[in-house]
Amino acid sequence: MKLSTRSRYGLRLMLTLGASEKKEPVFLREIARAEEISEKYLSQIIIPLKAKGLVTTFRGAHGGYLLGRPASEIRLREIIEPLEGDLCLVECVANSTLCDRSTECVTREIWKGMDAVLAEYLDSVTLEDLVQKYNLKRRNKGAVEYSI
Amino acid sequence: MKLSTRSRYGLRLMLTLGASEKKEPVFLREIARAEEISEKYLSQIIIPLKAKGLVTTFRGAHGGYLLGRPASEIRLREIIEPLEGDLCLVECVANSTLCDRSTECVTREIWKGMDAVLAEYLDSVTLEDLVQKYNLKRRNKGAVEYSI
DNA sequence: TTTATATACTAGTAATATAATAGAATTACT
DNA sequence: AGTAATTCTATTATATTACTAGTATATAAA
Repeated sequence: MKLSTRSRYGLRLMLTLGASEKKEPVFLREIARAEEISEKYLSQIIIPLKAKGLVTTFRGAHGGYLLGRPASEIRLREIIEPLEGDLCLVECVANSTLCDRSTECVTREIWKGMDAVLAEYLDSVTLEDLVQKYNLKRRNKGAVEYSI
Repeated sequence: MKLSTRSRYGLRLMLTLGASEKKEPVFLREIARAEEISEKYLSQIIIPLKAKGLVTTFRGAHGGYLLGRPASEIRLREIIEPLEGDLCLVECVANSTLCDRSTECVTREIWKGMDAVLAEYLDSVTLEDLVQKYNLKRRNKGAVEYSI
């Protein structure tokens, strides 16, 4: 029950886009270098994010990526869900026809409960929340480096 | 990010033990038949549960398994955690030395948060809660079958 | 003390999913 | 045209999962 690298890299990718002050599109190469992730792999990961409208893309020379809408209007659930396929820990929760026992199964209610608390948590955090924490940490780190 | 069959089968195994009124040990074969799960596979799955003291075992003829302590004193987290290895969605949460960025990483705080809400939820449900729901459903099902 | 029957232990394996990599195609600015 | 970026389509290596098989060990009863 591990989160895939797609989700992990994908959130870092979105954080980088969100933290970028520029209004100019950001190259995937820059993100890849900053986050030490394969550019090719990131180019795969960004596809579902684009499909969901979370990023806007510009092709060709001087292309790149921008956030599709303000970070304050993007909830982490929207990022993780498409990257993970869905936010469903057990298949039968999303598709009850997979198992004869679904209607009477009480363990299924537990899997449902787990899905629910995860979804609720990821809905409660926006990308902007994350960007703010990120900027705060960077500022503090800088301060420490210059002190003494 | 799927829950393993080990966890799913393991919880059903524990539920079956909990729902058993008998004070006599239950054979794995019976559980396997009732739940339509390979007996051999169940015999693997039950090992960590035994190690945690959640089940008591009796070897030899007329052997079998019993709950190690009352169902009311077993929280689902205690069952799922050893079966899943741990309840950690991203490795770096449990072991911060895996990544240089751990201390400054803000996405890590999200993975921590996800782990936390899951653990909290599974801590809030006891095996007895599950057994009661199970018995209730069985009773209602019987009632429906006899009605009309 | 033998036999039957259960759990316990140790390996091995097939199938699936994950995490990439590779290269050609497309788009668009200069 | 040329360059630099994204996009699309395959392929592949690795790891994990979900088992299966076989042997060893324990114990109750005949």
